[in-house]
Amino acid sequence: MRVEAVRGMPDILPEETPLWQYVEAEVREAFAIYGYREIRTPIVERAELFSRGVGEATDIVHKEMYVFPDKKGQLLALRPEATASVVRAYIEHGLHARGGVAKLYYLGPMFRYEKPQKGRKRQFHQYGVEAIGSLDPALDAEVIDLAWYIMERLGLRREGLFLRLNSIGCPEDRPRYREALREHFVPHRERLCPDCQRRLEENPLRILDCKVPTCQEIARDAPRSVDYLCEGCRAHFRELLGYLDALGLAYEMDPKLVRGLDYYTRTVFELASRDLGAQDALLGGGRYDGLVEALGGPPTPGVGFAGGLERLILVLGVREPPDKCFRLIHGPDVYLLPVGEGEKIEALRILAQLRRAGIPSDMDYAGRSLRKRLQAAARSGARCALFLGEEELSRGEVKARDLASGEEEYVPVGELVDYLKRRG
RNA sequence: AGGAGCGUAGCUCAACGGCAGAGCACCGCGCUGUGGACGCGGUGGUUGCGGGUUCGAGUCCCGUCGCUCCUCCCA
Repeated sequence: MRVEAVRGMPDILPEETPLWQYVEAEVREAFAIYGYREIRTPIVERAELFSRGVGEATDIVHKEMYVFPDKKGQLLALRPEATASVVRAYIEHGLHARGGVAKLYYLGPMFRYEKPQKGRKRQFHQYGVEAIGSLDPALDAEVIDLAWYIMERLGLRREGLFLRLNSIGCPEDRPRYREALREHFVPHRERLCPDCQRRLEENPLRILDCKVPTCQEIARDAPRSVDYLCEGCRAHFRELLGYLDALGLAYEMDPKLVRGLDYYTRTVFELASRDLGAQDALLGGGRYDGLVEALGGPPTPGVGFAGGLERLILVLGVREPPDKCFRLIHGPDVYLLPVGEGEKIEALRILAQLRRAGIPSDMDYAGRSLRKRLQAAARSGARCALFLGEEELSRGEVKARDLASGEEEYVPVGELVDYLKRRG
């Protein structure tokens, strides 16, 4: 039996890669304009980075992480997300010692062991930013503004999107809020789903984003985290809202938004599409003021977001790919047609010469008939076909055919580059 | 993880339990060296895989793998 791709790890074929390259280029440019620089961290990390960073109790680490021992028995993991890796690198290379805020971005594959479905694969791709080293709510605003800017660049209408926003406070607020939630849910314990009965002990915050109707109903009038913020967190959130207003960025307060990762503090948000169904989140993020310290670095606040490329492309896919896409598809401009075997050497020589002059050119290697090759040349979108026949080559010429008009003329081999560039 | 549907040629899909087919694509010829049209011809299949029922299975049954969708979770 033939070997096939691993479940949930799809190939991205040449027909699709231009769209990917386009989206990636737009995202990179947006990041650069906002002053973020790329960091590339390994796809494999020690498993403990994620259990400590993301949280042992989270779904991502608990049941979705690819974990395996290497030959020395060290437990490694394919990264399920990148924030923990970026923070690890930040600490490991002393980026905090360089002063200011480290503004970093990344783009690459992540892995989660889940049942694959539309817009969610086991290997998927995320783009994201991390701004590490400042508690300023203006930085939260910048990160959210950047998220919106990316969508604008890609031509997504603002009306089709909305920002879900919440503040879940700091570790000092958490126990009080957690207790309040527990008090709210305990009387209803019997009616909660089994998952939520467990969450009630482990992390009652997670009950809030449970989708089971009964749980939702019970959660509807649950205490809101914003009512349990300390003065510092309250001020931070208030300032952020002021900045968002100033930037003209709309948001919807969502007291049930708690996010699935343990490291979040204060600001949490999701940018979601109104055109998508159940999986409507295009990107999500927030503040993680305790993460750097939890991973062994100096106490350092941070804020960031991550988005899924597949899902972005899905939302984009309903329209025609933009022109910028086609710039990345490099069909040949010039197609060489050696008439017989004897002209092959000269064809190869000319090809190499044209290519070194920066003229995209190609010829057929499939051994097809001349008619078929000319057909393929026309279909490839090339502007010009070059016939290399015994007769004209003996005069040091080739016959150039304009594939649009059908006009033909003889061109000395030595003048080919100039001729083609002039017509270019 | 649970539920539903679907796996036949590269692609889209036919075939009552009875000879595995069509369109598109691909290749060749018409045209020994010139176009996407047209005509003629051709290549292409372990019917996802493994069992079972049957004189006979693409079709029915069981298992398995994969895909799609839903639930859950999220990106």
